[in-house]
Amino acid sequence: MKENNLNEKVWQLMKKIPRGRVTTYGMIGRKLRTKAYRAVGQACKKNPYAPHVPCHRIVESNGKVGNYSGRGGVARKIELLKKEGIKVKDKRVENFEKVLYKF
DNA sequence: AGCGTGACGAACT
DNA sequence: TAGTTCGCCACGC
Repeated sequence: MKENNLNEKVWQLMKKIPRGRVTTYGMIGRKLRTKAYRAVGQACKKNPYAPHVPCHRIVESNGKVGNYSGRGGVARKIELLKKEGIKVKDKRVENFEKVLYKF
């Protein structure tokens, strides 16, 4: 089922994010040639491909972890990232530039 | 069909 | 540096 919306594109893109890496809403938006960074966030929130799409690997462009609608909220997101080797301090990703996956 | 909200981002004050 | 405003797209009411 393909949708003409950004949703499907976003999901396909975030599936490519390797483990132990993160990306930003801005990166995805730029890759899709769109300024609707908000729509990217909406796609994550909606994401029907739940465990198939690692939306927890998406952070804000300023290095902040951002938000999370899953169980436990942002705290849960941080734990998942830490499990993958990404260190988060005070909702901020350490070595942000190094773990950032660029498209 | 229209308005308000939101897992954002860049610019402005 | 921090707080506010505008832009952009999808979704709920």
